[in-house]
Amino acid sequence: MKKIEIKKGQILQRKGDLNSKVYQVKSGLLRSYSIDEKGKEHIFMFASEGWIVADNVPPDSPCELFIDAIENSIVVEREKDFSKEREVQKFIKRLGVLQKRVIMLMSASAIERYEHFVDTYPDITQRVSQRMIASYLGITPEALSKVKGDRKQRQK
Amino acid sequence: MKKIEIKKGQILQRKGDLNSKVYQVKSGLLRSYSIDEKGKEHIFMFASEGWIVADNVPPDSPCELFIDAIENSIVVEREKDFSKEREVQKFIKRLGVLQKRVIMLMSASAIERYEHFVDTYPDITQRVSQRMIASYLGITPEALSKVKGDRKQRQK
DNA sequence: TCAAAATCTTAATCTACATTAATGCCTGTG
DNA sequence: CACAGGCATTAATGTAGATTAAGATTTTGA
Repeated sequence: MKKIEIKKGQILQRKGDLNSKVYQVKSGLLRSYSIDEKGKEHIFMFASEGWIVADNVPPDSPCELFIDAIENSIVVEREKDFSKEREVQKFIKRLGVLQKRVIMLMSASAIERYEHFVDTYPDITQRVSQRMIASYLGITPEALSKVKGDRKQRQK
Repeated sequence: MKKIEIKKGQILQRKGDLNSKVYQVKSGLLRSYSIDEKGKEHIFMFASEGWIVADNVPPDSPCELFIDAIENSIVVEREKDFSKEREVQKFIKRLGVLQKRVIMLMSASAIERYEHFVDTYPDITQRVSQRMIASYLGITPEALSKVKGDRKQRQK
């Protein structure tokens, strides 16, 4: 259980690595993401203070995701370990978040997904680029720009 | 830990219920799904022999999903319990499946998602209607029909 | 501090998938 | 048996969001 300092832009994990660790964020902001065959990045999740970032695969399987720092950050590294009640609680919470994400992706439009994101993670909305929000929502930055315009119209 | 028989079409859990149980499938086939504001069903997952179906929310929160039987089935009902190693293993596996699903939904086309489904769950592909496969993939039955046609063309 | 690179926005065009509708096929039920 | 309701397929038309392109603004780094 050691403390690690990660500079903005530094990569903590690559797809294909063997990595049995989870990272608890003490300060800063990280992201996990995949890169598809066309070279496009898709942000899987953000992790700010208090959250855990990790690949959700068994400890002995190769990783599916990349993890890097969006801001200079400090994380605590631990082994994946489900024997402790506290750890398990966090994983249940993560499962709930993922379930909601799948339902969102299947049933909601880009506008609805954006509004849900802003409502649920107002802090993160302020700290990341439009480009990254779009990547998390599964749309292009151009489409997100349009969504925001339409949204302002609606509010009047 | 009791054994329950569920007839085809019978509902085991409704959205909004309080349900601290998980169901291990002994025989048959079940599904969990959500219904959006427009009344459209979205299949979240299928569960055949050996799998577990449950809502991935904390034991004391209201459910997000419906669960019902696609075939006459027998399940074993248990409390959500993460103190046992075996249970925890299943949950890690589920987390991995969900992670892959999110990445799929964000980065793959309807054709790619269909091929992945057929490759990964060939047994289930045989046992459910096209309508349900489409619902799982997040597309309409009409679009699925087209995808399959295009696919046959490509193979020639 | 200044040039190069990355980000954001707007607009035109394109495309994958949705919607609507029509037809034939099963399947269950009075 | 008959026929009513659900399922699958095909085809036409519609639309959300992708792609491409161009310009304005910010960030980066030598």
